[in-house]
Amino acid sequence: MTPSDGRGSETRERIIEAALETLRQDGFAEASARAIAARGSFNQALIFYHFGSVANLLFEAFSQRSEDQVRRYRAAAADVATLSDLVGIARELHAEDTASGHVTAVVQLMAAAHDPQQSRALLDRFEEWIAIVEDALRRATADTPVASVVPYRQGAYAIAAMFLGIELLARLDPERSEAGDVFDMMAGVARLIEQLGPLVAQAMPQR
Amino acid sequence: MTPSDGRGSETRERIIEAALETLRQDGFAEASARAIAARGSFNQALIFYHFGSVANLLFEAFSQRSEDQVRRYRAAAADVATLSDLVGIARELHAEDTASGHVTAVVQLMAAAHDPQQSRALLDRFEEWIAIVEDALRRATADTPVASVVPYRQGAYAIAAMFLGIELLARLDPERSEAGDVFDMMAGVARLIEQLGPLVAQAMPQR
DNA sequence: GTCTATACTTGGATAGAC
DNA sequence: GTCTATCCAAGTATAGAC
Repeated sequence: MTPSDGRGSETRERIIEAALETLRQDGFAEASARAIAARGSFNQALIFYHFGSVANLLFEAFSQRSEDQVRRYRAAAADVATLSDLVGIARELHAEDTASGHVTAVVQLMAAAHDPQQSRALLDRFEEWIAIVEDALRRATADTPVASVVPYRQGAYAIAAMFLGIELLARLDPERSEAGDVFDMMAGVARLIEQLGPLVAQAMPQR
Repeated sequence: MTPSDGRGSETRERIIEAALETLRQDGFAEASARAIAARGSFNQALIFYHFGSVANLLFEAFSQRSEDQVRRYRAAAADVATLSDLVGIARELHAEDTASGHVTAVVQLMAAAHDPQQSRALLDRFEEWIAIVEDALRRATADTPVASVVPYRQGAYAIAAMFLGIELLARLDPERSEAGDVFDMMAGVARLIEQLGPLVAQAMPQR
């Protein structure tokens, strides 16, 4: 489609980088071709040459990074054995995002989406994230009573949604974000479930 | 500040209504003075006469509605006695939002905020929501083991964040939203905690 | 208080030189 | 493949008639 489909083009990469940075720092509303070009110190016209439109650029930028991250987190999730591990990954992902702003960018794109086609594309991508959480959740609760109570799919959906909400709030005022405290709390709950598991399991049949 | 600070002005109300409706249906990116005016079938210039700027209008619209809703939900939350009640309220709020789109509008404003002052104002408003959840949570778990394990503040923050995330996702494709299933799941968990409570409480001291 | 008309600004996008 | 210049559309905002 694009003139330089040699993928790894030097400039393409620079443009994508600037686009994500703009999305993260200034938000979607401010992510104009001119603003992005200014941030990356390149010519505004390059965006249209390489990506056709700003909307296209933003989506491609997200799409490419998502692919990378999905690969990485799928690997990390494969090592999850306990609920504590799962919370640990979430905490790590959030910490990374504070620096890279990738999830923040996703939230921006989701909130700004208006054409149904793009909305669906975003949801399809997000589906991969949910699947990773679901997979980790399944493995983490294999031998706990949670397994028979919380449907994995919905549990994963809820966790993923919560993560989006946290990133949404964190961008408003990083200083005031309580993400760290929330992860601490969840870590505590995870530990408790792990410890109480056997006991509850014993009690469950009476239910 | 505004010319007609008689608050209840007929037109002001019409403008606010149209603004929220536009925010809900088309999202922030499309909520221009022209679009809002078209939706409400009034003159575009009225927005500037009554509110000074589009940004101002959107914030005032949100602010006014938030006040109403906070009042209503604070009352509803006062009647919460169990976790199941809490889930019920959440489900109800979500159902209402599917029609009114108020929370959706909040998410749009949050995502689009860029000036620190407005961000802080939004967070301050959101603080009230968290407080309501926290209050309900405290009452709902008074005599369950959860009380001694989940810090109320963080629990409420997490729940509120999840709610925002769900609304964010629901707007992308209402058909595909799994909000209903999530509430079902939470209802199940709530029931379980209520039933298992005494047992776990017995076990807890051994921890 | 509301409408028409319009000035001004910003952003998307393209043409054409290099 | 990159830059300059420019066109055009859309949006904010104001002036002034009614």
